[in-house]
Amino acid sequence: MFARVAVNVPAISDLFDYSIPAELAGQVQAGCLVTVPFGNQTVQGIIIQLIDVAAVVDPKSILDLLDPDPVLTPSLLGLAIRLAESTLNPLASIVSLMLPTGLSQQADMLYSVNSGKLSVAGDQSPVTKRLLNLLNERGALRGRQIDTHFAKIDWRRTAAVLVKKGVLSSKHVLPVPRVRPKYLRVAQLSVPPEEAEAEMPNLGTRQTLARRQSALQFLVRQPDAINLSWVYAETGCNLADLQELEERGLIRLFESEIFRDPLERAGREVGEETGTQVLELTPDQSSALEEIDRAAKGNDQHSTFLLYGITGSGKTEIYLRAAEETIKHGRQVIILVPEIALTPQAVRRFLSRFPGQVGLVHSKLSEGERYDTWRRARSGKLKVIIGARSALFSPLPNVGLIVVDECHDPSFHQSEPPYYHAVTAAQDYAHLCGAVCVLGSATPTVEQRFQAETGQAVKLELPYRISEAGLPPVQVVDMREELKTGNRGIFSRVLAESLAEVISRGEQAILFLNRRGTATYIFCRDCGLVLKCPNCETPLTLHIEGLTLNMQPSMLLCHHCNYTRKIPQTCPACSGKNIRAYGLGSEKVENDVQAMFPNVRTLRWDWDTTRQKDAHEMILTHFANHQADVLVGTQMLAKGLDLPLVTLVGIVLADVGLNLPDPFASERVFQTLTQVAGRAGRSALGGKVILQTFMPEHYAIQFASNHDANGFYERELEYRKQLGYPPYARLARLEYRHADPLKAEEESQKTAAGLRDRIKLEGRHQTELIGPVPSFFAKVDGIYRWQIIVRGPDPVSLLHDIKLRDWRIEVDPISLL
DNA sequence: AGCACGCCGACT
DNA sequence: GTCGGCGTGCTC
Repeated sequence: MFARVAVNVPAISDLFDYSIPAELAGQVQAGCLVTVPFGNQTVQGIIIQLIDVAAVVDPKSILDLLDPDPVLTPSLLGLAIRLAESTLNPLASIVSLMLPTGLSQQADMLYSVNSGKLSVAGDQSPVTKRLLNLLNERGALRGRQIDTHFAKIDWRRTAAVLVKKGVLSSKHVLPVPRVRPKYLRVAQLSVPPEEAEAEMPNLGTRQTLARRQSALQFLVRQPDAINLSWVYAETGCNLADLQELEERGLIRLFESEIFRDPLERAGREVGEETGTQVLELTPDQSSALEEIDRAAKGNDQHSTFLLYGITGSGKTEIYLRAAEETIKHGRQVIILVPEIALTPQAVRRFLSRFPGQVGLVHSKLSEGERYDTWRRARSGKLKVIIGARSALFSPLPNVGLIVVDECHDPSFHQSEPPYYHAVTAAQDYAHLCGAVCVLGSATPTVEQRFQAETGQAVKLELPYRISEAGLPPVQVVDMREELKTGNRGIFSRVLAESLAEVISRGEQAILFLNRRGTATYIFCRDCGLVLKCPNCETPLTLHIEGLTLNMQPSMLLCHHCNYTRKIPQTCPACSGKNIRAYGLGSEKVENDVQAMFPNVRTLRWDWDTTRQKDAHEMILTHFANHQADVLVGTQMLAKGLDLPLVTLVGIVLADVGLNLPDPFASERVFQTLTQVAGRAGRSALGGKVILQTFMPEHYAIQFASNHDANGFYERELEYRKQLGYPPYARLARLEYRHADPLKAEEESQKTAAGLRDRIKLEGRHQTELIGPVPSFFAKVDGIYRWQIIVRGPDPVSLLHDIKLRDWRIEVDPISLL
């Protein structure tokens, strides 16, 4: 027997065969975490499968088994393999996503100073000096530890030189997992109570007798194993007394595993109100739930449902009932939510409906808590896991239901390697597990809707809000008209007046500004014209720095075809002279509100003000308690907040994010505007939305202001069809990063040429390249970025066996920026 | 990722 | 003539 192993070295996608030593025979199986020799290193690996014949003649042997139980269930292993193929990521990098941090470890190098050789280095470079100082102060350090002291400095090269000179020595090491089960010493009665009572008089001398008696009596009363420190506190005995009782065979002392559970307290708190609210289902809810339950019984070939319903239409109750049903059948449930929605308030209903059976996975857990939640999931003790995208990979033994709430949310896509999309992964996983997948949203993506329209998913609709009047009216304000009448401020007259009214009535307002893409596109403030590329209709973007060979500083660039031009003096459409780059941030909005209404209490909620921990909670609580009148914020405002006092939502500039060189830009804007507009009028007070724009005729703004998701979908789908974007074609985005702009451009051209040859050679007539062009974020931290988009029916099959060293490959990107 | 091998430019 | 740059290939 041999084992085929995926080694935990992220860049490696091949599998390697190892023999199984006699002492591990019978213990190792697929999904086990082991250590293996690899080159001169020792690395961790996951056994992918057991095989009879190895691919090489004399394979090396597995060194160690790190956990007696498999760390991946068979279903997760299957999912990992599938995802590695479909996302073009190395298998080991996908497996790493599935293991709790601290358990998986990568090989590292341990550096130490050879004290005798210090004098050798006469003229030392600054990096050498720092490195030697650090190692002298702290002793031997691992490469990753040294990394934290050298931000962005390439010390490894220096270190290698010093090793060669003999000043340093280096040694491969594999750190042991940082997380371990936590144990507590406990005591428990090991004989029948009568027998213990009978022994009471004979427990010791006068000094010890009383203590031992009371300890034993205490344990007679306690049927369960009990923490030693609890026994000490209750009875005044000590360890020696308990050991004596153990020696006499009356009690048992042992280690008991405890689980670090962040929910213990929260769970008890909300547990008080368990099951009190049994809500009556509306007819729509009932029929949706019926369909889901029917599929769960396995009589239905469909496993994905798109639960389409606006905020407040009762999606959560359906999740709860479906979960109940799933648990009843002995299976477990995964609920994925956007990271930002993982507040105690938001998950309260789950905690109270399934007390003691819910595991919460979020970014603020400690490693130990995360590890214990993971192990409780593995053991089947937890029935429901709620978390952000990575919670999908919890090792539940028998998943029966996967819910993705707000499935349109971009946070389900991991935007750094290994790139993957948790929604499509959830569908794959559900399929592998024979589970039901429910995707819920009021604004599903075009592709998710398309799935439902074409029969790959079943659409379930919840068309009405349960408790209130309909959606708030949206008033569109044309900012070009404001400008014509001499108002150069960022607030239209209508918005300013409405703000004043709301404040005077003692109600609250939200001002929203989508910050993405500020100060990059160029437009005419007189007529709203956005400067576009004459070749491909992509909006041009302004770059202070020249980015390509034939480009000077402060020119406009097309990120689709590399067309460049200078900024025109006058507008080509209306000859106006007010051609400007965009530049407007949430700080500016807040300042202007304060200038206009000096006594108004404002609160800003954006990336800058939420960097401290718990900032989200604090800002929201503050605002919900009416300690502020106006909340100014970005994207985050779009999430499902319930703020009854808010009667006015002002969208300061709806166009932001619309004119970007990205086929998904309109969709993102439509979703965000729709979500933000839904924040107003969530109570009997009613409310309205004022939407300011320079391009009121744009379809995304038109449909959002009419709450017309169907209309938007039809229009957007038509646009995608005409231009050949998903769902009518698939994309892969290749990105190359280099500190040298010339090198970046050359490598991109070379790779693109190679790909074009290949496309021609394989006769892929429907496959084409877009680019190479500088990425939208063309220079970040001094590193230049170039990209190539592959568009065609099946870009994965084109790319899967091409070696693209140093390229990042993103299959099915959700943005081309 | 690390390491070895191998091929061209600037130095003692 | 070597030292050393990094491009390419391999690790069971």
